[in-house]
Amino acid sequence: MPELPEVETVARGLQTLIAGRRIVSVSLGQTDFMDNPATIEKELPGRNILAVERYGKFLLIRLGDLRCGEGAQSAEESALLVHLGMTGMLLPQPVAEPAKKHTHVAMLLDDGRELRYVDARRFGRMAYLAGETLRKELQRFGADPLSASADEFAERIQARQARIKALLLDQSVIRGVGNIYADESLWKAKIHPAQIGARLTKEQAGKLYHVLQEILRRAIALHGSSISDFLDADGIPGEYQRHHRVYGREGKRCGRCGAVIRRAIVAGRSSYYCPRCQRAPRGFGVMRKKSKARPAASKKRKNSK
DNA sequence: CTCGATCCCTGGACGC
DNA sequence: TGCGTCCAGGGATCGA
Repeated sequence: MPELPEVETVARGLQTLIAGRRIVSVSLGQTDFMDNPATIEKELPGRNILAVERYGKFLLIRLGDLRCGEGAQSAEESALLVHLGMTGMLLPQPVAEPAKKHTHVAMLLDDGRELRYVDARRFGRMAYLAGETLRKELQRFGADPLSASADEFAERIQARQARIKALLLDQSVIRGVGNIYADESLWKAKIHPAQIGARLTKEQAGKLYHVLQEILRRAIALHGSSISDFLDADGIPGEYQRHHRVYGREGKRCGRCGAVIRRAIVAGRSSYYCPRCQRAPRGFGVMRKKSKARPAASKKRKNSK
């Protein structure tokens, strides 16, 4: 699942592979994950790709003005915003190469390659935005964990009564962190995912800020984590999954204290943590209950059919 | 403000 | 081998 390190990896790859190219034409397949498919079809042809950047978990493909003859740049910024969701991939390939299944967008470039968006689940998002609309959209998101200051990070966390796990995943608080890196950083900082943001001490917030940056930087250096089938722009898998200390390791032992790693739902997401290193906040154990309490477990009728 | 539930979607894991 | 079922998970949205 592409989170900040994976998206950064893709952005860097695309920056070297497609920046400077011109989009000749666009053809769309399924469009239900796009804000404005008609606008994308209309606006992209003829545009130059100025740069590919990462913004939180989004790829920001900055586009040049259509009529770029003289210095008559129309001054209005425009970009194609792409969220890879769970399974999205953006790959520049020779047109001659057969398109994979679930290819929903194909942008023909001026060098004969095609920039293809492939996404089986279509949990991603694509939108063409310009000017004020683009500015407003980017404003909705919180601070980038790699460029925010320690104080800004701590303030954003400590101002909230929500659980720290929910805050890390909330893109309007911190942009770019997903389930993997939230769990890994909380483990390293020895903070339980259910802890309330406002209850973190100054030291804990500072520690979390520090380890989060450290983990994200290390993951970027290793081209991210290849969990499902994430591949970078060159089609190469990342290596960071080998360094996961808790994510996906339920039942295995904590590499720090030897306790058995657990999984619990926190903030609606699977959360992996060490019950010994990461002390649960008061009340958390009670609400989760060891087991009994509800024997038959009249389990909500989750199936509907 | 915060929470859980629900929906979106498909592939992969698992049970029989 | 081939079904059926469950689950994963980011984000939007809605009601509690």
